Amino acid sequence: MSYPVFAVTVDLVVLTVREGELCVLLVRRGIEPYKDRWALPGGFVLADEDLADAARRELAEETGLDGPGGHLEQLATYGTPDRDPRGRVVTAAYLALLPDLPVPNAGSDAAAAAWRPITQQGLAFDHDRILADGVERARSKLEYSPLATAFCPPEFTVAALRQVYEAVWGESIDPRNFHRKATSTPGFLLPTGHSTEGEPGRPAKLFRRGDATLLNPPILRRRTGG
Amino acid sequence: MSYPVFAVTVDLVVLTVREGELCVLLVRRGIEPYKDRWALPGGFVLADEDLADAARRELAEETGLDGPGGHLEQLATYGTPDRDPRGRVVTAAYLALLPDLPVPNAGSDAAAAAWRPITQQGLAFDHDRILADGVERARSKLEYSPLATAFCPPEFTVAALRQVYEAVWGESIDPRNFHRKATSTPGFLLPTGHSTEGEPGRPAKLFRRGDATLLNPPILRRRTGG
DNA sequence: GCAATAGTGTCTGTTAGACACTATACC
DNA sequence: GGTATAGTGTCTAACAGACACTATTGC
Repeated sequence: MSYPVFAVTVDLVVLTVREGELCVLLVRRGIEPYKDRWALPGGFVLADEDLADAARRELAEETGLDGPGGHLEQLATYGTPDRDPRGRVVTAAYLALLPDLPVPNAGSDAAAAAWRPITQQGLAFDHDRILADGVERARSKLEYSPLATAFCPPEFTVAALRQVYEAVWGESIDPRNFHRKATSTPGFLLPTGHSTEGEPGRPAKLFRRGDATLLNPPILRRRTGG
Repeated sequence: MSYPVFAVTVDLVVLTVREGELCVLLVRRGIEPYKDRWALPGGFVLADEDLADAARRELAEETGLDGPGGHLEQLATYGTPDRDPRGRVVTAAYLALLPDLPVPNAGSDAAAAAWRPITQQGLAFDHDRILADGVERARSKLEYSPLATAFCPPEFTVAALRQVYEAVWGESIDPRNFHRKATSTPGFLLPTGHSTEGEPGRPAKLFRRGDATLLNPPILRRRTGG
């Protein structure tokens, strides 16, 4: 039996929160097509490689590590016939959430890599659309999963966690109500017994992520109608 | 530049509610591999075809129509290297929700097609996993979207809609509370002015789906913890 | 009338959000 | 002391769920 042949790539929407702003990891392309344009990091899937493994490999190549506190999940797959001028390329997009990292390294076929605000437009290929889908996925998943902790270092304060929610959702949250909600949701946060030092104001207790995979009750954002 | 070549398929998780039970459309494979085994309907993506178009085409081939009241969305993509003995095949799975249809037609490479309870096991390839993912997606989407109406004919009663929720979630729902909730959620249901006739009991008003894309407030299922 | 289903009203416990208040650090 | 941030208590409005009650059909 005969059938058409495709190339398969993975592209990564790597998000982090830097200085209260949701940012995405972009690379400036060093080769055609779309040379010198910003793009999502990614690359071809190898001949005997699982899709998730390819995503993890690309993530490690671009950032140095999958790191503790990180999260990686499949986002969606894009396969419009003309999406890549080199031929028929289907890409499986993955969403990664990471704590704020020092500086990303340039990959092999990327001239430079940088954190950019998620409002960045004009990316290569159909990456504007993929980025928008990734941001929307992240926003909705914060409600029902403990994934906000993936943006935080291993130990973090309730205030730091709240600032993640505020950055991702782009809205302010009452600190007192958030504190009560976050600490009373079973399995969300584990006390470490440690506290911050040297910061202004009363020291804050430090927490680790709990073992819950689904928040119950959820942390709801203000509904925008529908 | 050289890179590995892949075949790309689409597979469909087509769900409907029949006699109060959530069912999936399966085909009995007429060719190798997995000859005579039940499988999800699907097939190869054509050389110049979009993934979503391929899914719509396969759905039309298997059921006769995408039909009014139906819904089709991308589910996930599966690409483990050894998932297909014919070679490196990546499949984009789509989830379709349809009203109860008469009888599905056998496709070209399928010896027979039938509705089976979603508890069916032992499917070809990795289709057990894909089916489970599709059912889980459908269950969670009923809460926040008006997709339950995709299982109903163009005009339906509140009781019929409730039976969809009960079948998909596998739990019973208080009819009186559900009625108040469904009819008071903005944009969910549009009154038609018609009523049922010839049924036992008081006639029920008929509704169409509204134009809401997100239910606010949502229709929540009983939380199972996490 | 009786049986059956549609649809409404009411009560109760829980929760989200507003916000006053207390606690504990640095200066 | 003053300022800043952490964390708790309390009130209120909205909502989910339980369930009594009324409405409208076929028999």
